This record gives sequence, structure tokens and C-alpha cells, in this order.
Amino acid sequence: MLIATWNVNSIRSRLDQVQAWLTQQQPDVLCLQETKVADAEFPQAPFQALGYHCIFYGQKSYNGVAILSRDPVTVVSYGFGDPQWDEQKRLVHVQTQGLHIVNVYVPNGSDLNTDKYHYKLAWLTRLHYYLKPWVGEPLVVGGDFNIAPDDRDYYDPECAGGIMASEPERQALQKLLDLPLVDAFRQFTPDPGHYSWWDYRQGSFRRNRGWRIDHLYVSPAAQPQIRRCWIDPAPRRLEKPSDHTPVILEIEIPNS
DNA sequence: ATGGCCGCTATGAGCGGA
Repeated sequence: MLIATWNVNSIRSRLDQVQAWLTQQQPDVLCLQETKVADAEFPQAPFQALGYHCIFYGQKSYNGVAILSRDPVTVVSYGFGDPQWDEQKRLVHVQTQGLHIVNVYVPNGSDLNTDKYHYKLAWLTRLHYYLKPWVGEPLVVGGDFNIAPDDRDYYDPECAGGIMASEPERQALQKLLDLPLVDAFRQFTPDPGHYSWWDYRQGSFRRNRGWRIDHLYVSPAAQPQIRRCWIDPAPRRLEKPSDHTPVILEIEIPNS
């Protein structure tokens, strides 16, 4: 079973690219972030035509998450199920093939010590509280975390301590990993220089000035089934790309 | 020191992203 995550920076702008990637890679599940579209406008038909069920939880202009799945899924939760936290559409949770899949779009946090930064930290605490009851089950938490877990995960050591690499953000992320969850990518690839996001500016992709901020985290009950986890840089090379590229997890699920 | 690019909006400049 292949489970992928991809921040597409507008599903409508990236429609052709996502369709092509689904056709080429044939993932069983694709978690999308920053769909930037209200549910009534979500482009379901093109994905259904490729054999995917569409679960979406979005809003106009900002944020928005979706899960495309070959097999039918049961929605466990749209958002946290908490009006105070669900004004921004950043989480959707489904169950399929005996597996829980939680798709998250963590706030970016703007700059250190801004209101948005504090919101990001609070959101991660809220996510920890949400995930706690589920970590005993086979669970994959995938998405755009907007945090580089350690110094291997960005191009320039000078990024240390800044936004996406600050101690409070890393501690909040570590609290999630202590639930526990494991970073599937790091089960296979210990070396630095593997990135999932490159700024649109300054030719960052061409110069490989990137960050690894999109992650697939797996609970203990599913860890023995992890087979591979890798980043596909190909979509980032296309004309009019998203600034993120997909991360893919292969997990052995009985009867799939 | 600043912004550099991209997508969005009851657009045409400003905001958010990371």
C-alpha cells in the first residue's frame, strides 16, 4: 500500500499535475494540503474518473486538506471536532484497510514570536491532544508540518533557530514523536540533503536550497509494516509547480 | 537591510505562504 502526502498550493492550479502524478505513481492514498477551495468547489470528478474517492475539508483561499483514496474510507473526523480550532481547515482523519490516516496542514507560523507563531505552537499542542487516543492503533499521520526536525533537514546551518527550525517548534514536534510516532523517512535515509519544499524565490530549487518539512509519521502498531519511504522530486521540476513535492510511504497491509 | 515568487481575491494591491 502506498500512502503519499503533497502540499499542492491550490488544487485547482495543480489539477493536471496531480492527475498525472496519480496516474504515474498509483498511490492508494494521497493526502493533500493547501487545497485553497471551499468544499462545494472541490474538483472531485477528475479524481473519481481515475478511480479515487475524494474526502475534502476546505475553505475559500486558504488552508484546506483532502484525502484521495482508491478504497472507500470511513471519515473519523473533519477537523478536531472543536469549533474553536476548526475555523481554519487543517486536519482530516479517515480509516481504511484497518489503518487510521490523519492528514494535517500545520500552520506556518510566519516569524518567531508573532501571533501566528504562537498559534502554530498551540495548534501542535492541540494536535497532540487529538492524536493521543489513536496512537495505540495502526496510524499514519501525514502532511505539511512546516518544521524541519533537525539540522539535516535544511540547506543552510544558519537556518537553525529560525522559523520552522526553532527550539519551541522542535519540542512541540518531539512531543508528537513521543506519543510515540516514528518518522518513516528517517527509518531508511539518515543522511542530510533530502528536501520536500523549496522557496519559489532565488532559484532555490535549482540550487537545492530546500527543507524537509513534509512528513509521514507512523504509530508502533504499524511500524513493522513500513517498507520504504522516499521523496519524489519530479513534480517540483515541472512548469508552474507547487513549492512542495510529494513524500511517499510504502506500508505492507494484509489483503491489499 | 530588503526583497526576491506564487496563488488568491466580488482582484488590479495586498495578504499569506515558509
